[in-house]
Amino acid sequence: MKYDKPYQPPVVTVDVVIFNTINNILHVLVSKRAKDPFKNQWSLPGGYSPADKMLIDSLQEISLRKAGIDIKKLQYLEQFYAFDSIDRDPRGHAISIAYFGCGHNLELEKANQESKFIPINDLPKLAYDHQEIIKLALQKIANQLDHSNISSSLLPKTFTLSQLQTLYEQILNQELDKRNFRKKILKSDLLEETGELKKDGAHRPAKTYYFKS
Amino acid sequence: MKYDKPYQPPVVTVDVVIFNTINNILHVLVSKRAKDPFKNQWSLPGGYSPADKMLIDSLQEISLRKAGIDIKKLQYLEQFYAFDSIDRDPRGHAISIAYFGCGHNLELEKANQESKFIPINDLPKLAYDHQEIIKLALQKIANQLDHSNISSSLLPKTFTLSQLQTLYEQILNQELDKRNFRKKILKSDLLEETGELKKDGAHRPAKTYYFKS
DNA sequence: GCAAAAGTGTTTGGGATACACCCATGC
DNA sequence: GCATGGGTGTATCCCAAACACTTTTGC
Repeated sequence: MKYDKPYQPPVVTVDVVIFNTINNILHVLVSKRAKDPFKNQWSLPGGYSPADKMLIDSLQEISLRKAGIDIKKLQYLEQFYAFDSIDRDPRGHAISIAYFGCGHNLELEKANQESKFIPINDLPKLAYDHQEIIKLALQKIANQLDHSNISSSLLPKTFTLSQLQTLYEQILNQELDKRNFRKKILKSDLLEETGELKKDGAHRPAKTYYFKS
Repeated sequence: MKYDKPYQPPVVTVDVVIFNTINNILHVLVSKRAKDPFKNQWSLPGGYSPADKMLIDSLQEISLRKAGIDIKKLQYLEQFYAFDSIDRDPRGHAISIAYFGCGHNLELEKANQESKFIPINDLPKLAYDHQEIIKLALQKIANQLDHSNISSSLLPKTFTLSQLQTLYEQILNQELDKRNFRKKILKSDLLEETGELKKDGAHRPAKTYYFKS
């Protein structure tokens, strides 16, 4: 090292994109910022990660405190990128390690108007570069859809093929052919029939399935 | 924030996996550590990233100073993961933001015995979790091979199809069928013939190609 | 002529796509 | 009976995989 002065580490923050399905609609958790910069604007839950903590533990504490969400209860959580643009925080350079998590029918610990789930197709302008972060998170999920069972984290334990297809369509942002979709999914051999039917209104009941393994 | 004391940021390091093809063999740049921990062991180039610098600028300075490599001259560079295990550095918790870069016939600015390129199939035990970092970097490249022209960064401007195939085989760590490989590559329409032939010993000369666009 | 790498086609199977109608239910 | 979403089959195309011999050169 050639530093004359003691090493001065950079500001490190963690941010998280929480995806949550409610009534088969994919939502993202956002929090209203209490302070400047971007006071009163919506943003992803996040905050500073201090020296004595692992990133994931900082994220746990921050997301619970600021947004009322317990990330330990998520069925899926993954770190996916470190955002580092010099101008992403108007206060000065800050590194943000971004995570995304997935769940179904998640609820906030203490309901408040400062945090809520918003449908991904109905998001307002967000603070910082958080719009970009969500976009990248969605891309990462889309890339994993066919090679993992990440979709199970966004569904109830048992579900119909239509529910699964609706989820795929939202993540991939395109409509899928029902017959082709069902053929592909059933051939992949990841699902098992429960034998139960789900009645859901004035139409034929649907078979329900669960993820094997 | 609920911190009573001023915010104390964590130690942040940057590490880089430099891939370099020499005589069609894929190499990785390693540096011998000058100090404990892991003194005299081989490791990836890397070091502390201070508050006043962007990660990429720290990396530039460190890799030039410690390993004699100028990452600005790389044809490709990508940040791919933040390693955060609590026990990855025996001195205490440190976050490492990992990058990988690609080049062809790269040379070190000042030749020294403390840094060198080693074939990926001939790597010694490395310090820290650097073996894992290289493994993940290779996976990331493999995932991009068919959806980007990242392979162009690991080849000379003009090259033969056999050179390209050898590169694929090393990255994917599997042998490929020559006819099927050539069909796939040529159909993808990314390459253009130069019209020149490359003579390379006691055998038939090979057509050479370059990447379009 | 012989060693060494370049170059070349066909067959087959499986997955992706396109496409339209009947079924079970609640009201 | 009608509106609503659940459920099903076939034909086509393209891509992936398997597979062996001829060509050109240096020595």
